[in-house]
Amino acid sequence: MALTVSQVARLAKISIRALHHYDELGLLCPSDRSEAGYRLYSQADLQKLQQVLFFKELGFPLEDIRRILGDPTFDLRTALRMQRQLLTERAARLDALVHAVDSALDALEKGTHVDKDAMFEAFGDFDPSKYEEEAKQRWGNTEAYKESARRTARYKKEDWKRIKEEGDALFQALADLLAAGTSAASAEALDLAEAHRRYLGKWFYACPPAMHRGLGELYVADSRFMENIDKVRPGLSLFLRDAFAANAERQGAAAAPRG
Amino acid sequence: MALTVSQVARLAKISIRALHHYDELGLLCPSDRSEAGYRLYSQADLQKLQQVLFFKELGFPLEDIRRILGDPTFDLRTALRMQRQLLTERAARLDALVHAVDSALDALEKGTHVDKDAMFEAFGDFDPSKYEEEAKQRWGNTEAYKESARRTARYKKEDWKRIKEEGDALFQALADLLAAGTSAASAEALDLAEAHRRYLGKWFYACPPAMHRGLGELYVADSRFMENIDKVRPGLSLFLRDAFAANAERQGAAAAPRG
DNA sequence: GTAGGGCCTCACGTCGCGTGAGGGTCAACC
DNA sequence: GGTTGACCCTCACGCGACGTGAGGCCCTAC
Repeated sequence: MALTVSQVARLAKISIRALHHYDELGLLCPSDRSEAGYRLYSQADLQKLQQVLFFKELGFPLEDIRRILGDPTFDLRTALRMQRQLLTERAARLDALVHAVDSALDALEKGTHVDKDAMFEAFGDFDPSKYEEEAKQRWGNTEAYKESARRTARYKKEDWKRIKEEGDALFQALADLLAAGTSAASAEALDLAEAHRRYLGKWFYACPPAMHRGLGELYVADSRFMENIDKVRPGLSLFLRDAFAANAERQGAAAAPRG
Repeated sequence: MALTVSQVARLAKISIRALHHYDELGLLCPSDRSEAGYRLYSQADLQKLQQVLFFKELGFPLEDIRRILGDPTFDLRTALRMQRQLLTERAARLDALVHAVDSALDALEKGTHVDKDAMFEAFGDFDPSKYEEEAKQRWGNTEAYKESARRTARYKKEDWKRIKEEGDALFQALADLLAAGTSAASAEALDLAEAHRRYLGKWFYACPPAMHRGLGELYVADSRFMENIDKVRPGLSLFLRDAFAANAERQGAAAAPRG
């Protein structure tokens, strides 16, 4: 049942060169070779390849994948959570970009003869440099991410449980405010929002106020977030969004970057 | 008012090396140099940098950006439309990945002690190789994209108008079917769906049936698409989704890849 | 005059492969 | 049994968008 490179490549729809590359890196070495030196992949190799491709789809670098699949003590859960966070953030960013493109197209539709300079002046609501300013903070700071990854990778089940409880407690406290009819702009709500922001920064990675505001928007924009949060108390996601935004305002954050 | 590299870098939140790089490529050469050879950026340079960063955010390669900003006859509209398409597709892919991560996390939550092998067996609905199979067709075929880019880059206003009219006519014909109460699974609807698929392939890039089905899903999932389409006739986006899906079925497409 | 920060130009490193070059292997057909 | 053509191997360089020094000039301030 051993498969050759081309067969595996066809199955997985990747290039032969990629398989060679994975072999070189020690990421996926075929478990056998023919007498002529041909790579022969077993079923187990195929399974491992699936795992490799899965993590690759998620954006992990190959070297990390090698460690993930090699180290049995790797904290998969934390890694996946962080990856999920990154993915949703990337999705939000893409969304903003699509809006920006729409604005550009609208501008083109309106002006019959639009030159590029004029077009870019119409981009009042999408100033790339302004966007970039916190985009780097928000998505690009891989150093902070790596730092956080190093930290959280050391957390074990016990730690994670504590972290989760801390987060749940914050959500519960905010839900209680909502239940009591307290405004999302009240001092208590803002303090809890700020506590939540610091909580994220403490256990995951730096979350500046503008990003926290964006997170709140995500809570209501993404139905999966919203449903999960509203399980704690109906309407909590909206309450969180408003509280996070108000707190960001209080912390003197710049306007959220949206195209 | 001339700014040095470090000042520009701070403003735009990019690296000094990046500015050097843009200079080397002829993408953004500072309009002046000090006597000592220091790069001095004018306000106009900053504006151009904004344009560069904008297109960079949209994922254009630097060489293309140089051409875009240099060639006054460049078809900006077509480029933006294609980029929009790419962005929404990337967004859909990210969405699928987030679902996949959620599945992984769910699996982890349920089994108290899940080892990696077992986890990946639980990924019945997200078979990376199966996903990859058409992912390559769907997103990865940059050669086809480039080919299409080469073609469409030559279209001028006249051509584009014709292309738009052709697309509008197809949508209108489908809207008429909807108005007449014809089923989305009817032969007429399927034929029009197929015509639309070929239309996309003809003017933009290869759109296999499974991708077309995905596009239909996008039409209802993305509110901007949906609203625009429903402007032609309320409910048209849903009708299109069903017609595209039925046509994909008829064309013998594999199930749409969703995590 | 010297310490420090900022600037310059090479020029090599990175990541995930693509893309040959140059050559051995294997099954099939003449 | 010789040849064809598909398949496989190992180098090894190329790409794109920079990162990261190295080695050295410039400029202000103490």
